[in-house]
Amino acid sequence: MLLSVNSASTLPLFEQLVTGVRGQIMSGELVSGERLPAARTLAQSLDVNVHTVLRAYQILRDEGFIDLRRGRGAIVADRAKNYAKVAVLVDTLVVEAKKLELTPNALGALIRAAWE
Amino acid sequence: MLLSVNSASTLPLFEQLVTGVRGQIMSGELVSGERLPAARTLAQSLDVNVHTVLRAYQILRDEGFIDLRRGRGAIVADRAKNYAKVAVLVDTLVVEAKKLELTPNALGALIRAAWE
DNA sequence: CGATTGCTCTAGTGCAAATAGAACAATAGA
DNA sequence: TCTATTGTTCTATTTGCACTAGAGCAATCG
Repeated sequence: MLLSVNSASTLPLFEQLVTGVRGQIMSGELVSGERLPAARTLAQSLDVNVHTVLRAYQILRDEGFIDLRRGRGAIVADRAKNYAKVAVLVDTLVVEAKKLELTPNALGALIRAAWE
Repeated sequence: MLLSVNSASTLPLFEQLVTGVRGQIMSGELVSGERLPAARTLAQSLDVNVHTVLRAYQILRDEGFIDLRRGRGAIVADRAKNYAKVAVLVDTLVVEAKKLELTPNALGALIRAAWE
């Protein structure tokens, strides 16, 4: 479990944690059943507040990536998803968006608009 | 020029304006050379502050969608882009993301990660 | 010149994000 | 059962951003 946060970044700390863990799950570095560090432990080793870690964990639970229960901890859920297809689509979309000189924000707005 | 803002929305007002204008330009409703209402005028008709409109206009300029200069106003730029391809990609990506039960946020994070 | 339009500066208000400490409650394991 | 572990809840403070507001400045156009 290699994780890091950058307090100088404009991205919120909890968001960095979510992105990091989610990425590792989607890429297969973290597998179903594996247990994440306890919130207090991770908080201490990353030098952030416990609430920040817990917030990240709770978001990951809401997104279905982990099982989170008190006394037990955070365990990577079994989603059995294949993310390869969406990863390819993301890559090609980013390429096209760059050709059109769109910003990441603009692309995000397009996706939100297409979500409904 | 049909624009509206919803002050009850969680999205910032300036963001709503940016998304609205950008969408109309990308869809062809607003064409190159066309002039947007003066900031003071639009602010009054939407009942928002002038600064809010100006902020939106400045973002649209940064993204290359409009020409914005004092004394002249805001004029739709000539990007001569064809957004059809990216629109299709966005749609198919959203479909796949939904199949995987990803959230819009998670998808946004993936795109940001793929941007570099 | 005079009107229009965006730009800059300063300032204040309200709200949500982020951080933080402390006590509580479920779970696991000895 | 007892105890340590772990997430949960509550309260509080700080920080940053969105939004509003007013005033004056600077470029442009007719």
